[in-house]
Amino acid sequence: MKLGDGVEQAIHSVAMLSGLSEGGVLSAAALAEFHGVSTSYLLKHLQALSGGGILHTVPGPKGGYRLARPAEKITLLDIVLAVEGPAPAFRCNEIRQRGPNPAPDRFFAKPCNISAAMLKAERVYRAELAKTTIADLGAELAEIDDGTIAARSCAFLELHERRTAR
Amino acid sequence: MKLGDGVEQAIHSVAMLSGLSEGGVLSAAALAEFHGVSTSYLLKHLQALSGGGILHTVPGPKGGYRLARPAEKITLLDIVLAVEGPAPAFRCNEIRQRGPNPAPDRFFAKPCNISAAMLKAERVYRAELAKTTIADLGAELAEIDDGTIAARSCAFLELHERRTAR
DNA sequence: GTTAGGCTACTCGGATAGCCACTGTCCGAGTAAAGTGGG
DNA sequence: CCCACTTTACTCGGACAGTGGCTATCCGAGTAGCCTAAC
Repeated sequence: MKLGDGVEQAIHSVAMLSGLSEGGVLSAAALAEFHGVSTSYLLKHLQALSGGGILHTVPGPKGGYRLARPAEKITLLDIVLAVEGPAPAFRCNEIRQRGPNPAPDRFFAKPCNISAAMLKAERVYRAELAKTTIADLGAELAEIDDGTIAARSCAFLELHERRTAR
Repeated sequence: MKLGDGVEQAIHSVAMLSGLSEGGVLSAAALAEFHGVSTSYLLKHLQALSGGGILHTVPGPKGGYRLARPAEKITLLDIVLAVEGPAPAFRCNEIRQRGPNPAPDRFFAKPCNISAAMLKAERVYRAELAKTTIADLGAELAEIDDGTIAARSCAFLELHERRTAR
């Protein structure tokens, strides 16, 4: 049970993108520099987010990424599913019917209890992730911030944010 | 996000072991044959379960494994943690302070909101797994069983179960 | 001066190597049971 | 006949290769802006 490191980068990137003004975009290079990670690798996950409908891509020079919908409508679950894929962590291989003397097929119409219990726990996990939006994280951070972090982010955004025609 | 295949094998093995009588043991070879998996590989996970205090090992000829405590006291979470390890799936690399212009350290005393949210979801996931015991799975299976599965398991157990002195 | 055309440079996108963990396997240490010889 | 020792064979335990996916990277497709030159 392990999540890729890209998930953290993706969440931080989306959180940063939620702070830019309407119509502004941020390049992958800027995001990577701010977070101190590889640009090419971050690009891979930004593409996944774009494919998942979370980010909107602006091509060409002065291009970059921006949120495809308001931060209130983007949950942690959306990001995790876009980056890690929608497949469940637990995969039932039906080993119960792989023995030398399997039971009749009629017992296997329903998935086994073990798989059901594991998948149920995973649904609870995803439901919990779906409760938290990017906007929630921003508001939460603003409460404990005396202005230093906000100032740092704003300075970075003003330095790298780009206004696009469309 | 992916769980190893060994988790499924481990859960099924523990469920099978919960069906044998007091003082009886089952060899890893028998468990592997019943489930149609590699004996050597299943041994790896049975060792993990033994190290986690879930199974009790009986060495020597006519040896094998048995539950270290009643099935009512063994949860799915215990098995998952024993096989996959106790480390959380989400690992915060603190990329927020890896940029070229990190904020003062005093903001990093508390873990970041993102990590907190992800770990909270994981706690919920684990809590859900902890609700289901092996005994629950057995009782649940008995409800939909007309006796065929129970007969098959009993036949296999009587064929391979071993009584030990201790 | 205006405008159309071409060019440049910068961006994202997909295809390509490298590395680590999971998968699968093997041989050795340990032990209970059976066999054997003596008392 | 009983007992203790030796042998045996079977079990688990930890150490050893193979493979798939995550990590990291590179080069190509596409486009907005800029420069140039003609009108």
